[in-house]
Amino acid sequence: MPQKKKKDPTIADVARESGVGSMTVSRVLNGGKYVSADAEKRVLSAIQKLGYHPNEAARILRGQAPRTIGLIVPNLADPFYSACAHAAQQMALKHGYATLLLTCEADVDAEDRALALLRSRNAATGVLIFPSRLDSAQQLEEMQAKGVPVVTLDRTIPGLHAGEVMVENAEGAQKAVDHLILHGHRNIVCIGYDSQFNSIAQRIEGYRKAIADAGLKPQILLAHDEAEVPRMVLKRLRSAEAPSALFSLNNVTTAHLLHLLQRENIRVPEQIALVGFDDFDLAALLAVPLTAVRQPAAEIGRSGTRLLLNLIHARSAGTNGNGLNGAGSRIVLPTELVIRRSCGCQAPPKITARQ
Amino acid sequence: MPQKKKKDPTIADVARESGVGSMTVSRVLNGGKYVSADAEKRVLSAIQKLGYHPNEAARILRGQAPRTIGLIVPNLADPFYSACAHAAQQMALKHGYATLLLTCEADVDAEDRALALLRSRNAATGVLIFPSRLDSAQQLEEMQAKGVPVVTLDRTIPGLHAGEVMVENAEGAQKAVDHLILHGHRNIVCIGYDSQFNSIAQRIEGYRKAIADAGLKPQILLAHDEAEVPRMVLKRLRSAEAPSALFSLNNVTTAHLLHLLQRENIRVPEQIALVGFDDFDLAALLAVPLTAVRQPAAEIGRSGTRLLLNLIHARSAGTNGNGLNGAGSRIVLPTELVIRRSCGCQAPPKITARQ
DNA sequence: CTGAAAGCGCTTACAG
DNA sequence: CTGAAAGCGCTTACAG
Repeated sequence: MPQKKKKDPTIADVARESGVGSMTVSRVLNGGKYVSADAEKRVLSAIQKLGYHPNEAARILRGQAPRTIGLIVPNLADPFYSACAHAAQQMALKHGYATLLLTCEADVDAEDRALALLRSRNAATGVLIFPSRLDSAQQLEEMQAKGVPVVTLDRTIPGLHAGEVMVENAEGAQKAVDHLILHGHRNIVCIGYDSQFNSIAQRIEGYRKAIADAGLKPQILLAHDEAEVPRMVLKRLRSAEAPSALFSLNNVTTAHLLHLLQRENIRVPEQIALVGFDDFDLAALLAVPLTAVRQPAAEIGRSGTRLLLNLIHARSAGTNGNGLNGAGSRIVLPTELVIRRSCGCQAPPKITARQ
Repeated sequence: MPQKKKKDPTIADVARESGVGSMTVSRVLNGGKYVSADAEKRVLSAIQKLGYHPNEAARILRGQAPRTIGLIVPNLADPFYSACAHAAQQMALKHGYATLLLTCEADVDAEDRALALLRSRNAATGVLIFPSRLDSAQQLEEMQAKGVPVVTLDRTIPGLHAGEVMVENAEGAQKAVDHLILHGHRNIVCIGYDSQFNSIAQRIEGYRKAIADAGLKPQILLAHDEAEVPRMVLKRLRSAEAPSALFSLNNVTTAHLLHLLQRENIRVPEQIALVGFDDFDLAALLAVPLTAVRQPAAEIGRSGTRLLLNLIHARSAGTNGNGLNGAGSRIVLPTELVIRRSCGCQAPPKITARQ
């Protein structure tokens, strides 16, 4: 074995091997139109024989769009994000697109750096992002101006004219809170942590609406960050206005609440009822099966990729409907209240297991 | 606004702007050695002014290694994989490497296609993979032969001389089963689904050792796929040799068991004890807090990336220790038995919550 | 310390 | 239906 890596075969090698010009090889590679059946056959077998693969870098340099999308997600260890990311990636792959993954919850500037990396490399033909910072608007706009479509997932950036995949946040939250009200609760606090995401804002809106419709008083507890949630809630639980029910704004908050309530030996739903926004796999197996608003995580990822691919194709086809590079489509997915026991409902009848 | 995307500035533009040759610009870009302070300053400000970014495609075409690693994971929706992937990606990013993500649990050929894509694009300087098919050995070997280091995560491929990050599977499993034996169980079945992964084989080995040391009879239930697990276990539970304890080989199996036991109204640990390999976030909040073997998922990802980066640097530095391109380092991470209640232990004393 | 030349592997016009 | 030429943006020797 020679010690240095062998060079990959190039178009020229294939051309030589099959006795045609490199143009003919290129044509075979890109659709095979205007090539004689005979030439095509020889080229194909030469490609086979040599194990030729087109060199992406050269193609990109020549101006071809890299079949790669950028995917920016805050935290892949969060099951909601990972479910979205998985589905998005699979859908992209199905269409021949690779996915460049960047996570950015590490610190405030991480998202900025992630976008800068994507831009500097010209590595992505389109971007799928769960935006975490309003300041990203500028970079995203610049990318769009350069012809790289952007689709925001789960939330939007005000003023940014991009593709969007949202969920019926307000409706979902309202259903959840309505349900707690049906159970007779008058003192329901809504809990989350500071976030400028409009998805959270929409959930709060849904909570407000349900509360107002019932003539109750809204009580919203917003911590600065997730770590502060337990302390804040505990304080409220021990106060004079201790609530009889909790509505949690996302799965991270829900997990904190669950830990807190267990640690404090507070029984759910007897002492306090709980409904969370965002369902998860093990919810049914918890000490108290969790009633939760289910959002179609995988579908968010799939729809996002589909939308992005459409924008990419629209762009390359020159279909610039409006002034701003064809972005702006919006998809809103439904949510569903999954009733288990933490809300106070009885255990649903078990599926009869013994046949 | 003109309607077409403006072209990015090139090195030539920067050179013109700063009144030097493009070589000088290139030198400034790559370390700045052998450049007069004055020239450097002018180049830098021109770069600033023009918003210049080097074109990755051109660099790669010229033979530079793309600062990108490939990450192949079966299923990002599985919390174990997503925790590894997240950590791996963060570590890569910290070193200036982007991550090309490919998931491949969709079907048997998915891994093959993922590797083919990586190879055809020359997109990755190194590959991090949870190998799912023994047949991947060939493609991986070819990649290594071409100078792209490979690190396998969580399991290895026999005969493939690659970097490896493993976990103390046998030891962890043994600790788990020993613990069940300490609880007095004599009839412990080990459950999983068909898989050629040696990580699973090692866990089974640990189970066997513990069972043998106690003079018991090993009972191993291996389903063909995860969907078959519940049926298979249920059958055994209803048989004459119904076990008094279960040892689950991974988190997917554990989830199936948990669902099954709940559906069947079988109380844990009273009627049957359970210990699982692979811990997860909500394990403590389950109806029966799960006793589980914890593996350091994030650390697997981090170590894998670190190892891969080392191999990449060793390669580019030409440090070919042995014949086979410097691969072959192996890292083994410890596991830990986290005792909660499903094994039969009493609830650990609560942390006193009221100060 | 600096620059002109050549070439990485492909594709886009251009001519047959 | 086919090929020779030029060039995408960079870097690697080579000469100053």
